[in-house]
Formats: sequence, C-alpha cells, structure tokens
Amino acid sequence: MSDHEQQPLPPTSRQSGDALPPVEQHAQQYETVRNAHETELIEDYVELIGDLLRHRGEARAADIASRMAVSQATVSKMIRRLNELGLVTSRPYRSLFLTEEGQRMAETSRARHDIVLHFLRALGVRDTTARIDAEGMEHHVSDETLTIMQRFTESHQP
Amino acid sequence: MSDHEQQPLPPTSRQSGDALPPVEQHAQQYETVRNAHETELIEDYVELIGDLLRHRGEARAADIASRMAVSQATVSKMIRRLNELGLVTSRPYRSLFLTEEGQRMAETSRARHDIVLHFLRALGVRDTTARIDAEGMEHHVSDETLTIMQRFTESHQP
DNA sequence: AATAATTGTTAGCAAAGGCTAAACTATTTG
DNA sequence: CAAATAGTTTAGCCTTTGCTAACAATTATT
Ligand SMILES: [Mn+2]
Ligand SMILES: [Mn+2]
Ligand SMILES: [Mn+2]
Ligand SMILES: [Mn+2]
Repeated sequence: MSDHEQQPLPPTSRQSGDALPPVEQHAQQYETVRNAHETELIEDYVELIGDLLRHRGEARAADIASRMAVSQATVSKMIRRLNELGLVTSRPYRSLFLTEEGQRMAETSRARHDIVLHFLRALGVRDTTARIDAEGMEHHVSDETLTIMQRFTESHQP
Repeated sequence: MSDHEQQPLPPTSRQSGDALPPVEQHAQQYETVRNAHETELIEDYVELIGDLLRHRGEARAADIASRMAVSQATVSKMIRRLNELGLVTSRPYRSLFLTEEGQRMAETSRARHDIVLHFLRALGVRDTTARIDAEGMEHHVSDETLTIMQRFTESHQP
C-alpha cells in the first residue's frame, strides 16, 4: 500500500464541500441520473405532443421540429420510435395522436413540469428563466422533492 | 389552411398547464437543455476528480469507475478525452491531476453542486434524496436561480 | 390544372457514451 | 523472486441522438 497523504492539506482550506458519500450511495446518484437521461427525450416528445393536441388540436411533425429546434428528419425518426414504444399513433401527413399509455405519460410529465415551473416562479425566478430551468430540471426531481415543491408553492401564493 | 378547432374543449378542463410559449422561446428551452447535456458528463468527471484529490489525495481510474458505477474501460476512454480537452494530465498507472482549467471547472461545478444540495436540504428534502436530485439538477440550474437558491438557504438556517 | 410551397420520409454519416473481452503493467503476497 | 491480484489500456461492438441531402407526397396558389 503506497502512502497517499502527499501534502496533508490544512483542514482550514476545507470548509467547502461535504465529505464524499460512501461508494454505493455515490454510485447510485450517477446511476439515477443516467436512467433519467434515458427517458428524458421520450418524455419531452410525448409531453409536447400532448401540449400541442391540447392547445392546438393537432400535433404535426413540423411543429415539433420547430418547437424543439431540431431537423424534421430527427423528428421523423423519433416518431417511428414512439410508435414502436406504443406511445403514439400516426398516419403519414396527418396529426399525431397519443395512445392511452402515451396520454398517461403526457399527463404525468406535464403535471411534474408544471410543479417545477410554478415552484421556480414562486421562488422568485423570472418567467423566462424558470421555463428554461424547468425544462431540464423536471427529469431529475424525485417524488419526495416534488411534493415539497408543491407544498411550498401553495403556501407562498394562495 | 385547414381548420384546427376540432372540439373546442370546454375552458373549464384547462386550469392545468400554461399556454404554449412562442416558438422561438420554446425552442430555446430545449436547446439549452441539449447544451447542458453536452457538458454534463465532463463536468461530473472533473468535479469527481477534484473531490477525490481533495479528500483522498489521489484520483485513480478505478475509484472513478466504482464511484460512477461504470466500467473501467469507459473511464479510460473518458480520461483520454479529458486529456484532449486539456482538463487533466495523466501518466499511465498513476493518479490523475487537474490542469489549471480543470481546477477552475472543478471548483465552479463543486460550488454549484453545493448550492443546489444545500438548498434542497434547507427546503426539507432528506439528505439521500437531496444528493440524488442535486446530481442531476445541478446542470440545469441557471445563475439567476442559483443566486436565489443561495439566498434562500442562507436565510433559512443561519 | 399546373406549379409552387410545405411537409414528411429515407439513406447515410458522425459523435457520445455505454459495454465485454483480452492484453498489458504494477503491486502485493507467499 | 515468482505467482497472484489489482489496475489500466485497447479493440471491437452497440445504441442513441443528432445532422444533411435527396426524394416523395400533400396542400396551397395562381
Ligand atoms: Mn418538459
Ligand atoms: Mn424536459
Ligand atoms: Mn456534481
Ligand atoms: Mn451531476
């Protein structure tokens, strides 16, 4: 075993940063993030399709492409995948629709997204910023935190 | 132009979900998230290497692999990339070290990570959950929100 | 009806981030 | 010091998510 203590680093310079968590716990943090990233895009597509259907009555591939700032080819490919996953139905040149399962996912995602967005606004974040932050944060917020956010929002502007 | 209003949808069923943002703003939300995802992994590696150096005096590939719950091959490949990016220096079979730029990135990431973690704890989230959520959220929190989180934490446990 | 514009699909490419298996190097132990 | 163990690297594979370019189908305009 080689000695690891090179310069003992004065304990004063270390008021910053918590201790390292135990290896298994630390590993679980990263694993959870990787899992979230696997479903993140799917959720955003399904959620957006649901929003378009609700607000516009139809959800076209071109709308998705411009709202996501992504090429139509990318959207087309993703739609095939959503189809295979049983989340949407699509006929060429027609609006997309959500399956039962797709609707459930859209609803869950939208609810979660709204909780995060409203929480950020209640905290005092400007609307534009809150929307940007919520789009990314939503996929990484546990149910526990979500509940706490919801309570906070309710109690801070009834 | 085909008419989109199929069923006008009773306005009562719509207390949920805000209006759709204008296309350009909506697009920017997703773009920001995609950009964050590009740097996210890099930041986590650099931050972890910094933490290992600080707490353990050295940062070995094997430690990174077990803490990230990823294969050693994956770590080895990523180290080469960090090297090419000028963030770390590495001699084969020796500890990694951070370059000047790597140290700056580690410091910035750690500070941001801590702000999010402490904020969640101040909100009332349990430690384990807070750590998991912070690991994912940290990359999607704007400077504006970060500042607000910091103020909140300070004023809620002095 | 013919043409133009929009919308959608397909093919082919690339980078990122995983993995396993095999080879190699270093360290620890008998 | 030889053998065993632990750590590191490389090669080759796969999936996801993006892109552009070319083509096809639909819808809108003249
Ligand atoms: Mn969303
Ligand atoms: Mn999102
Ligand atoms: Mn972090
Ligand atoms: Mn992280």
